[in-house]
Amino acid sequence: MKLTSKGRYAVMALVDLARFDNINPVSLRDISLRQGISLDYLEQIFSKLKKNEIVKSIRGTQGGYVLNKSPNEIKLTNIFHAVDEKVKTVQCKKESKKGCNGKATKCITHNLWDELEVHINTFFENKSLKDLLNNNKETRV
Amino acid sequence: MKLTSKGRYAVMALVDLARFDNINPVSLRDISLRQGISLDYLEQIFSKLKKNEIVKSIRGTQGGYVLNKSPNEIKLTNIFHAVDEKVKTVQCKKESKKGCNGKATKCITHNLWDELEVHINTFFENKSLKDLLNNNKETRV
DNA sequence: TATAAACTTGACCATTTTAGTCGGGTATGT
DNA sequence: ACATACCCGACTAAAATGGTCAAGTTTATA
Repeated sequence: MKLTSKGRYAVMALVDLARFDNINPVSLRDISLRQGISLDYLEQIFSKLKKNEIVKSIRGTQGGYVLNKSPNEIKLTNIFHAVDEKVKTVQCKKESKKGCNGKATKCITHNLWDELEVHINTFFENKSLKDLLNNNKETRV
Repeated sequence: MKLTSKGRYAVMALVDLARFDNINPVSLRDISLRQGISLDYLEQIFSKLKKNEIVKSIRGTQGGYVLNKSPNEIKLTNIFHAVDEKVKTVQCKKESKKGCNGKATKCITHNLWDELEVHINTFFENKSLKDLLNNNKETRV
């Protein structure tokens, strides 16, 4: 079980954006430099964040991205969903003759994964960008 | 973020084993047939479960595997650990000049992943094989 | 209005992980 | 003896991951 970099990068970039987004848009180039994330990769990530209306873009010189909602409205679950980072609990093959759906012994562990999914998603639903901002201010190095 | 099949299979196989393990050992062949998991793959998994003293093996005809502990002593965290299914929260590169360790803006998200890891591990530490057995007997939703 | 900064889009790719398979063993009950 | 079952290491196809690259379009500003 693992968390991928894409999700981590998305969160890092948005925290960065939230901190510097006062009036002016923040360019991906700046975020790239500050966070050490490849610019090209950031572009992919922000394309998805934009589609999911988490950020807005301003094109042209002096352009960049701004948050589309206030930090406390942006839950981590929204971010992960946007970049296709989802909690996959390895579903049983739907049409398989054996294992989950075909047999008497079907899917001993189904309930378990469902429970876990809820557990994790609850965690992410209760965390917003704002929480991370605060957290980061306090533990600033 | 995802859970791999290996962890799921390990849990499924152990639940199966626990249900049929009264006096006689249970062969992987039987588990393979009942659960629809490849025999060869099961062997890999059980090799690890044995190394971690979760099961014992009996060789020869009529051989098979038996639990090495009672079901309520076997926590899911033990199982996952045994088959190398660990919660990886994508550590920041230790020696990177940028990102986590080199810069002032270091690792905005570190605390988050630590928190999540604890959260998930707690879940797995509080679940034992016995819980799954009961759950399955009652066919509860 | 020329230019450069910045977003936009889509294709491409190397590496790693996953989920197995395969082929040979060795031990042991009957 | 022999079938059943565990044991073990090497191999591999396919998918996911974490990017890169190329070729745009838009727009502020000098």
